Amino acid sequence: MVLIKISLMNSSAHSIDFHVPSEQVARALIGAIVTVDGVGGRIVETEAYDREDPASHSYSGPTPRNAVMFGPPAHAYVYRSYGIHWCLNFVCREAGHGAGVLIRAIEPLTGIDAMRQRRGLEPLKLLCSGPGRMAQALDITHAKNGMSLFEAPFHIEPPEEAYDIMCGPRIGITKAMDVPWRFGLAGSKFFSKPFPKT
DNA sequence: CTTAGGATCGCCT
DNA sequence: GGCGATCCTAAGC
Repeated sequence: MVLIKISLMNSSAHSIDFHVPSEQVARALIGAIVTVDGVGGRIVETEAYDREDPASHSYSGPTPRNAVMFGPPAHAYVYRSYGIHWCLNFVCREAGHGAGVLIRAIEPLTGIDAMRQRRGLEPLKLLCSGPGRMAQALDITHAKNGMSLFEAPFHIEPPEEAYDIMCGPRIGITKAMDVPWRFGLAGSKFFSKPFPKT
């Protein structure tokens, strides 16, 4: 009986559905609160990547680096960027597909002291405004690659209101520039880069 | 304000 | 050998 109740309540009010295309998940995550060991904030910028997407790490099939992308959804795919930084993705769709959402920026809300300890003293605007900065502030490294987003140290709260969402071309890629799969919380001051005007 | 270069790892050609 | 889903610093306007 209890199980029936839970599955009825489950749909979207209490958790985000990762078993859908990455573009939908990227939109659904805008305004959600993500924390890692209690440190985190409101997601204000995401990008979607898919298997049939020349800009995606999964485009050419599984490798040791992108293996987690081909695993079950709602897990963390962490990769090293430019040999230096770490970047955090959420795996989408079904196991074996190879889709994900890159978390590009959050608005810091909790654990700001810990963030500053990891990143140094700098304006609040810059602490988590970019995938590499956010990963450093939240202590995301390869050690968290493959972890479930529904278990500690991760915690995700779905948005509690309907935010206006902007979209535009993804950042830092040279392929599939025409696909507008970058999403942002309209009016946020915490973007890694501004969105092009209409 | 904009631009240029360096750091440095995994995977592709 | 080359090129990124990046960021920081320094120099130029």
